[in-house]
Amino acid sequence: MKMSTRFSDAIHILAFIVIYKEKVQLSSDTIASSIGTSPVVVRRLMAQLKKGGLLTTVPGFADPTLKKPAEVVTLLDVYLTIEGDKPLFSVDPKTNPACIVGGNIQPTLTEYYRQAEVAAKAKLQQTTLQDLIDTILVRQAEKEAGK
Amino acid sequence: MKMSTRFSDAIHILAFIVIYKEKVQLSSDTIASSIGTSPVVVRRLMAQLKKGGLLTTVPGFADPTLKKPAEVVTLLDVYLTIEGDKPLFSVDPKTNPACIVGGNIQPTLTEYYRQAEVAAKAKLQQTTLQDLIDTILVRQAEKEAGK
DNA sequence: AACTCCCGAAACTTTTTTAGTTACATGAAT
DNA sequence: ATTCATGTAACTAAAAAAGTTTCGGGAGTT
Repeated sequence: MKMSTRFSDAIHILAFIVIYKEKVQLSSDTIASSIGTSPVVVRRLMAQLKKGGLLTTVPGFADPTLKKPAEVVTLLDVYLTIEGDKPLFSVDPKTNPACIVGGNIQPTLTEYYRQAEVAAKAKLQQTTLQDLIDTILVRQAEKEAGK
Repeated sequence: MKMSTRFSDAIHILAFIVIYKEKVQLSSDTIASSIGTSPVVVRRLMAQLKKGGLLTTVPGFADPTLKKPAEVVTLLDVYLTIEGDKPLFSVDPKTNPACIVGGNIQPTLTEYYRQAEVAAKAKLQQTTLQDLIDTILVRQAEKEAGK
């Protein structure tokens, strides 16, 4: 299947909420227009972000807010909330256990893959939502200055 | 779609060739039995590994060999050969350019994602095929000792 | 109380990617 | 010439993600 864009869409939602706070109505319809997707997809992600402790929402009232300051929320927080323990690399789970390679490669590769994933996640943890928002606003200012 | 196991299967193939060199006939049928897949899948991966400079094969003769010593081939080498520039994280490519967030998030996230990918790849580069083979053989020895 | 707008969830469909299968061309060894 | 093998193409099946339709129920407004 296609590679999931849920992680990037969830970041988009959070950044949108911070940037447009009190500027536009933060309904799933509005956010969906920015992402270019269906409002139901946005509501699914919002429900996950809420369940993961990153967002506060109220049914019937379009006023989602971050539960923690953007300076505290990291990209890793979002990743873990949306993707959970889904690995970045997939070990073939059906190898032949009667073979020396087939019987030992799964736990072996799983460990090496885990180390690579830890490295990637450590890097995601160094970036906050505020960092991303700052960069977006700088890029936008550059666009407006370049006109 | 399901997460690809090509990367792990390709590593399996290379490890199998080193471990079983001159011990069994290294045909795609044999290797496929260890992986638990179809010989055609193995031949596709072998063709890619050959094209990527990691394997030497000859049509009509089952005698694949590593082009470089296992101590020199890294997991990153295999990843790049099999997955090429396929990213670990996917940025939604269809965001609304007329919006501040939708119009700037793609290049912004792409850069942060790239940094995380570099970290993961650096870790993959620290592991050689020989490291993996050593670990597999140690695990197998432990299994045999534990019987 | 009724209405409108909204979140959240369920069920179904569509799309995309990966793996599996079948088949064939061609090379190497016998 | 035959057998065994790699490599490739074309097609099918399976799995996952996104999109769509629908509905329940909450919050605010009238």
